Amino acid sequence: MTRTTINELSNHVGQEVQLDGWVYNSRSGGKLGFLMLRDGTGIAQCVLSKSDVGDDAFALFGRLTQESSVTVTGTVSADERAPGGYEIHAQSLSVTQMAEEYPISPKEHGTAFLMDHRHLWLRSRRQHAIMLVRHEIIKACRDFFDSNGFILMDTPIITPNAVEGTTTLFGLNYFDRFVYLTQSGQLYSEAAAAAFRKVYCFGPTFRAEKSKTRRHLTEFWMVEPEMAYCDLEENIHWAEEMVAFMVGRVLESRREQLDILERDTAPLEGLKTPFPRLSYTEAVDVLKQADVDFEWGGDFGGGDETIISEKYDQPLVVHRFPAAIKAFYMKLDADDERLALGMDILAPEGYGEIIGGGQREDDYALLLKRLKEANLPEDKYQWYLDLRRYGSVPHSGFGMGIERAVAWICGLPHVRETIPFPRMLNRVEP
RNA sequence: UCCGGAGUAGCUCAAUUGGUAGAGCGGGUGGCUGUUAACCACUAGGUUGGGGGUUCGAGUCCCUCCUCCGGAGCCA
Repeated sequence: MTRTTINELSNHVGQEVQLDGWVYNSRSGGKLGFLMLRDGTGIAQCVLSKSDVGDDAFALFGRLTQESSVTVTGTVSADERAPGGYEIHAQSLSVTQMAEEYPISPKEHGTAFLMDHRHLWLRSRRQHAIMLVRHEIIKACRDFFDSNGFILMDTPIITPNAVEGTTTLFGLNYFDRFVYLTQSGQLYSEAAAAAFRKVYCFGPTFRAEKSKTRRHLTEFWMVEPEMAYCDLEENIHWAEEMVAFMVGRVLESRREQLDILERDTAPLEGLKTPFPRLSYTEAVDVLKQADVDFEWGGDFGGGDETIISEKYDQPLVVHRFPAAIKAFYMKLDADDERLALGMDILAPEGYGEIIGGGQREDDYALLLKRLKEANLPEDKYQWYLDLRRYGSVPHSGFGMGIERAVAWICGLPHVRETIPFPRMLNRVEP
């Protein structure tokens, strides 16, 4: 008797095996029953014949409730009638725990109800597929940086610094000192880059914005590389290659999950680097040609981004924004001082901004001037200014929002399903 | 914060002009040896989001509060 899991069934045809898992669904005939068993690696059909398992086990099968935990033993066979192609002809059935009435029935539910039961919803086939794609995306990012000479340097979650003064931060009482939950690891990554040359951080970030849209969470995950001796061009190159690598990996390893999600993979398969590029000024012209009332100098809204990126079937790099609408640390364009050397990457198919980044200001005096203009407390940024006092070099980096990337690659309308336990304006539970 | 929409059975939704609150799923009982979100029969299940008002009569009309959803702003 081999104890195995559902994803391994094809290697055990003709053998007697033991499966442990949960009741996904069951159907019964008078003397024949079908138990859909979920074990975390997949779902398999177990066929129970009264004459094989005996009266007691068959009666037990009849009493099984959805999501009860059970152990089934039986012989594996290939059968076209079975979802997944393999099934178990059961010899025995035992129950670890008989579940109470399960709130999530096999029929449709609303998202509010499902979110209230997120801890259980994660067991469903669709959520399972999304989480596996998320896992693959995160793993691909790490593999990409690890294999390109980047060092993982974790950055603090509790911080006295606002990375961007304009955004709202979650405050925290830290032994009677007022501190924040981080909104980006970037400033610390800049210090790390001066120590290790190429680094990345991967962690949760927090934004106390009262955003109520399909693209916003108050707690989300970002991967943020930072490179010393790196200008805007090279920064864009790294971002493009990372996105291409990530998408390629998901297509290679998680096709089954994309199928479950009914994701049309053609747009993903067509991805090619380098991605098309548009300067901010060119993007404004695109908007004007589309009869959008937009003045040079303003920031793009979600609708503007959609209009701009709709013209391309590739991720779109938009670069060189007006410095006035960008963060204090962005380096100014030597060719046009109104511009900052920032870049965003907009995902195709209307998914909008997934990456934001740029070249950092490396001149001490200019950085200090910009810091003051942004009304940020100078004393809290002394350590950051030190980086420009001691061997300052051109350096750049970017951040990618994991949930937005997952939503795009899975083809989901909302980021709330892309993270196990979403935190939003009106949701901190479960 | 602003604009729009929605709250009816455990869940998803119906309910005509203001006139006896219903169905499917899920639960319970029984039936069925190849089911595919199985099917068939029977059955239990309701303070129609809260409060107030109009009316012979309110799920339906009016006022008010609450909650949620979608969008805007801001951003990854």
